[in-house]
Amino acid sequence: MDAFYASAEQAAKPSLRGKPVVVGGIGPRGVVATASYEARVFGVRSAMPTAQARRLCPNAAYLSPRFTLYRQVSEAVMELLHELSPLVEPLSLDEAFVDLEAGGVPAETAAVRAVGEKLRRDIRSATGLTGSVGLAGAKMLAKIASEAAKPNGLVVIEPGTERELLGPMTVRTLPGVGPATAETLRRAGIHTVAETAEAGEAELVRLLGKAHGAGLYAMALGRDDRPVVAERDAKSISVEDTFEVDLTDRTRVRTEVLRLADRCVQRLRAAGRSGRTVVIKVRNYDFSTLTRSETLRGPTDDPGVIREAAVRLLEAVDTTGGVRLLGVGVSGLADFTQEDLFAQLATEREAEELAKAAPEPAGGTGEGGEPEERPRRWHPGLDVVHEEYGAGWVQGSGVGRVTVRFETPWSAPGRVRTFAVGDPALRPGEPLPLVGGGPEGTQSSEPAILPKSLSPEGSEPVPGEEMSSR
DNA sequence: TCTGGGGTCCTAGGACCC
DNA sequence: TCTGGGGTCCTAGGACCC
Repeated sequence: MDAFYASAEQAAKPSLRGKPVVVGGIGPRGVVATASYEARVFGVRSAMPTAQARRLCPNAAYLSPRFTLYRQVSEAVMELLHELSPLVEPLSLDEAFVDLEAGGVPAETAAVRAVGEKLRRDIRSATGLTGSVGLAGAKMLAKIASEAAKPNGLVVIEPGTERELLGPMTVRTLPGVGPATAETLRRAGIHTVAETAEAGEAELVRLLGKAHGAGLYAMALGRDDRPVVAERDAKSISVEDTFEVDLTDRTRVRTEVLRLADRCVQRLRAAGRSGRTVVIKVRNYDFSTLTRSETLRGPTDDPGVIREAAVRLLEAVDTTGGVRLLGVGVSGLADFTQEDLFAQLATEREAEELAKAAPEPAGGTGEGGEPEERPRRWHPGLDVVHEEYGAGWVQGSGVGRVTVRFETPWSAPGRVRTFAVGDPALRPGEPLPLVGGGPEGTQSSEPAILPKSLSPEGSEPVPGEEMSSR
């Protein structure tokens, strides 16, 4: 979406249309979240202190964000994306990757462009806002294309033209290259994407470390085979506050940490999760920032436990001089609490006792029967079997849904489908033999639609959260 | 009136275990 | 007779993204 928050406010407030609008922190220490294109003319940018924006553009409308509105619009847009493909990976309220191949769109420029243009029209009529579309054979390239398409446009990167297109661009174009990486590269005489590729992988790894160096080298060559992964569960939940005036009173600091802990727990419970590691964050008067964390014996969503841990961590932090920001977070998220596990163990013990007391008559299926075999989590990579679609594996899961790719060691690369986590047609499966074909009847995976032109390096995308970082 | 809030991923050292 | 070689977990910090 183009200048999303600002555009949403302009759509909601006719008097602001065509005028500079700045959405962000309105207080003395606020920063700009989004500036409308009219405000950008004056040099106002995202992440700029609002005070500076006011100097550059005193006549703009300065508004606090209204996330309920943005979420509503976002949901409408995401719904349109899901009509295109089961594989939709939201990056934020206003941006998402869509795997059109998984949606059965033919991998031809004309067809893909038509889908993109129709999407833009649908977004316009559903929300009144404009969006931009980037189309390419890889996530990185699609993102660069959509950036180039803004505002209100569409750009296709034809397979084969990637290196020529990227070569002259600044390294900052590549996702993952921020100020620090760009400075490191600049000192090594590397400014453009072409120069990055010429530097070679070994040199980039030496400069930037293993993961970042190797990843950047691949990107510079236009190589990016990361799959689109939908339905990812959050890995941490945190809340933080910057105070208008630095806090110096130790008691006040303590009560603020308690309030933040409670807010964090509210979010945790709303998400139906619990966490095992509690972390506090302290930003001092001089902007120096530290974190302290503590891992509990088991996951919890108990406000008392998390409050106590947060305060315990605070005790060990020197706050003389003043505190600018405080934060409380929880990571190591689980779907169950320690208490749940105890309760579960207890009921399992009871069931065992019952079974011992009244053994099942031989051959009888019994009242309770066998409980349907359900995995506790649909872990990425897990083998599964679907009543209708046959054998496959979990490509990702979360938010009550699970995405499965239906293929076997001896089938062609397969298609992806999404189910509710409780779908009774889906069961855990056994690992299949890698050679020798399968028993009759398990080859129900659909043939793939994988045209050479859009297939990343001829290799099948690999699953899972672990694999998506390069 | 200089620098938000909510995330993700990576690195590195030490503890601990086999 | 200085010092193994993995692995995982925990903690802290940093870069980056929207």
